[in-house]
Amino acid sequence: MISRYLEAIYYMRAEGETVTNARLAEWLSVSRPTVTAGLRRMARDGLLRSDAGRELLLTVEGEDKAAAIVRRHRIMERWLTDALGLDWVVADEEAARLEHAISEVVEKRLYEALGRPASCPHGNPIPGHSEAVAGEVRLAGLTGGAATVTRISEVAEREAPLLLHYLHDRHLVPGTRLSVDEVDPVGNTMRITAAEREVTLSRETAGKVWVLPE
Amino acid sequence: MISRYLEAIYYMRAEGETVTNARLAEWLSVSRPTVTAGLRRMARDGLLRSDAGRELLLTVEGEDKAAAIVRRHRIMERWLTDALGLDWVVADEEAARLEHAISEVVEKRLYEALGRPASCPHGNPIPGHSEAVAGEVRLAGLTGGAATVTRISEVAEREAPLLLHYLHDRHLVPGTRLSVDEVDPVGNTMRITAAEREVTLSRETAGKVWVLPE
DNA sequence: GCCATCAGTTAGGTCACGCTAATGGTAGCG
DNA sequence: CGCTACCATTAGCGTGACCTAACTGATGGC
Repeated sequence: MISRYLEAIYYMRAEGETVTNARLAEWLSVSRPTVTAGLRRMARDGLLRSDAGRELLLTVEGEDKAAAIVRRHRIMERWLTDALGLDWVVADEEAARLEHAISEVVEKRLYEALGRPASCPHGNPIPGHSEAVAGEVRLAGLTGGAATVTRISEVAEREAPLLLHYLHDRHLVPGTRLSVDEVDPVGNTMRITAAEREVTLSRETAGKVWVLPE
Repeated sequence: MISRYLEAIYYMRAEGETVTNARLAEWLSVSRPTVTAGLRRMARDGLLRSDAGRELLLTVEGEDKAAAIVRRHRIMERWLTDALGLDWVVADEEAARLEHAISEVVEKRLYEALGRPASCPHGNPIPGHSEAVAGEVRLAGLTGGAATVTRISEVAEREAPLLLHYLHDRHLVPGTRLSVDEVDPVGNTMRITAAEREVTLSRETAGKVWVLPE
């Protein structure tokens, strides 16, 4: 499905990554030739800007479609957690399927029924409705002090369950206050305290957690 | 998708029709060779009983899968109408897409959250949870007297929006009381009064409406 | 008994979406 | 300069899901 590509491109751009064929293939766990073919279909359908060399850029229509999918994903996640009581990890997986099945009407009604939520359960803003918290930075960038978790980055489908499970276990969820106790620049780890528990995070993982410093 | 075939077979059997390749092709608005190929895949996957001549019969696994899809369709419809306020026609269309995207967990949670509904908005029972009203008959079979609408038959996707729209306009929804005023065996129509309005129905349409006579 | 109708299958084609193996390009580095 | 590394694409293949055209077999009517 072409919408999988749109979604991935949206996420990668939101993470500040340069989107190329190879990166996209990695993100989607698919071979590069498969991506080449998919992109050709997208270009044919007017979703991809053909200018710009390697970098993949969406047309306005492409942007809109991508934002719609992400919006549906996040609204759906909210519903799955808030109304049905599913956990973080499962909600993400379920939403990945549901996002392609819901229409604009259902999306709108559901958004209203949920009371116009400001973010998905991972703290990510809902495109077209809300924006990222101003001043937030990656936890990996901090060297000390206190901060509050604002959101968790989107990662490739393949990696999401592990990351979300890991962070959930350690209470690293939006709203949690934490303090950075020690940074180890050699081992590329950091020691933090969150919800009265000491946790050691790799630099990589800490790069996925966004916080608002105090 | 093979689940479309399962769903159609389930509906056709529920209507008492003999399910054959040609009937299925008609129901799904697809060519007969396409159905042949689809059925071969279903047989390969152990969903179809290969005994019995023309008639298509599902294996136990096939029955279970078919019932699961129908169950999800009907629960989803309930949610779309009761929680999101969509109408009959739209809910049916949306549910047709959503039924393939929801898992067992979501289905169960949603069913509970909705308060274990007894039927879909068209009055059809939810497989595994409820059964058709005892004593109900097709409206087309009545020759006079009063009755209460219990449910509307499932029809091919292509026909559903028209039929549902038509019946909704005429207040022929589950719960409505009606009286059969006159039967015209030549023109194959019947005149009834429902919700204080006189309506003339073709025999064909009246065959899709199930009622409980008084 | 023959013919038309209907049913199911075969043959052959299209498109989306995946794969591997191999080819051609660019770009950095010693 | 040349090599390596990485990147994108081509070529060639498989599967699912659809199509039309044409063949075959059963069945019912006259």
